[in-house]
Amino acid sequence: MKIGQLAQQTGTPVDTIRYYEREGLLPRAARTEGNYRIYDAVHLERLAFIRRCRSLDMTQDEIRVLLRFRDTPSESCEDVNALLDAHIGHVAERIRELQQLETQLQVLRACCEEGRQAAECGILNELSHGGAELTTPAASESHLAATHAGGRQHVPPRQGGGA
Amino acid sequence: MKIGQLAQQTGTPVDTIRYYEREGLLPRAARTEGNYRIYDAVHLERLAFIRRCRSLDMTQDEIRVLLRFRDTPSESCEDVNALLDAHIGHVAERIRELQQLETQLQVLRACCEEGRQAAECGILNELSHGGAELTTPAASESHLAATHAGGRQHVPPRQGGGA
DNA sequence: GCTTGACTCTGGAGTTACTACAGGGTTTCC
DNA sequence: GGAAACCCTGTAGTAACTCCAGAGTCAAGC
Ligand SMILES: [Zn+2]
Ligand SMILES: [Zn+2]
Ligand SMILES: [Zn+2]
Ligand SMILES: [Zn+2]
Repeated sequence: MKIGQLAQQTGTPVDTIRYYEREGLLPRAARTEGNYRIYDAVHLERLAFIRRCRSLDMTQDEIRVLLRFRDTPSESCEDVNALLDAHIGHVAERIRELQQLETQLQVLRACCEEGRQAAECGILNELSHGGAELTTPAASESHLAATHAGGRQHVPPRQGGGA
Repeated sequence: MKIGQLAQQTGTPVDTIRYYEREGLLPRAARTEGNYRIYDAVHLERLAFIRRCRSLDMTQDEIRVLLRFRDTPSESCEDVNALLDAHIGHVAERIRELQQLETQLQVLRACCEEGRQAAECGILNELSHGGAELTTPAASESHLAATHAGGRQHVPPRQGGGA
């Protein structure tokens, strides 16, 4: 199959598939005479695997490790289990951080109710004279990201699994 | 004061201060004869404000809005309050997403206990044959970021607030 | 006067996991 | 044989920094 079909079947943008190939997550695809990439079931499985991992918010490096184990079925999977534990830790820690953040934000929000003049806005005032102690901005111990996502939306174009 | 002192007093890396200037969050600083930036209390206040906002995980754009209100004290602060509500929404939504994620990960984790051979690892198997339905990777409705932070650690070098 | 060292300057590249082009070539179908 | 739909490469942009090289400035010491 060609790249567009693979994209459809896995709900992955075409650009992303080519990107994974560049990054080495997918092997280089064979080409047709006209230089089109061709894929088979093996590629599809592998890409599906990658996408499931990404939907669990793993990094490429984490995925790379899992792929290595998938490729060497005779090794012990201890490290797989450990990796997953670590990743669960990443998520759990980020949740804790965000919950603290939410509390702080709610406290701050309670400083102003109605539309006052900005000069008297409890929120602006609180942000101005250090209520918080000027710490490093929300730095995770374990590589966990900030709150906002840059425009990384994609909205898959209706995924024809069984329709 | 020079940039290093400002950095110390606010717990901000020097590079970040210069970066904020480039981005227009801080006004261009005056210069000495030797072309060094000089700052006064006004700059310090403004930077502290920015850092408090960042420690609440606001985006530069969100901060820009707050700064505009800070600079025009006669306007109504309704939009400030609304912005904060929206931002609390961002955080709350990301928390919900991550909690779902954590649940999924724990289910997955339960598929394998001891170190089996990778071929029989319940986790790898589950990731291989679609347990999850191959959706778009953890895409937030409202611009909320992924779980891991790229090397954006900084470890402030001992902050001499009152010591 | 000169050196050492701490500090500062500019500009540019790297980070994550993509996304979005521009400017072409290929296939397919009528 | 011509247009639509698909595919190719390569480059640049995203958020909020971080790190570096190569150079200039300043205070102190000898
Ligand atoms: Zn992780
Ligand atoms: Zn207010
Ligand atoms: Zn927000
Ligand atoms: Zn296992």
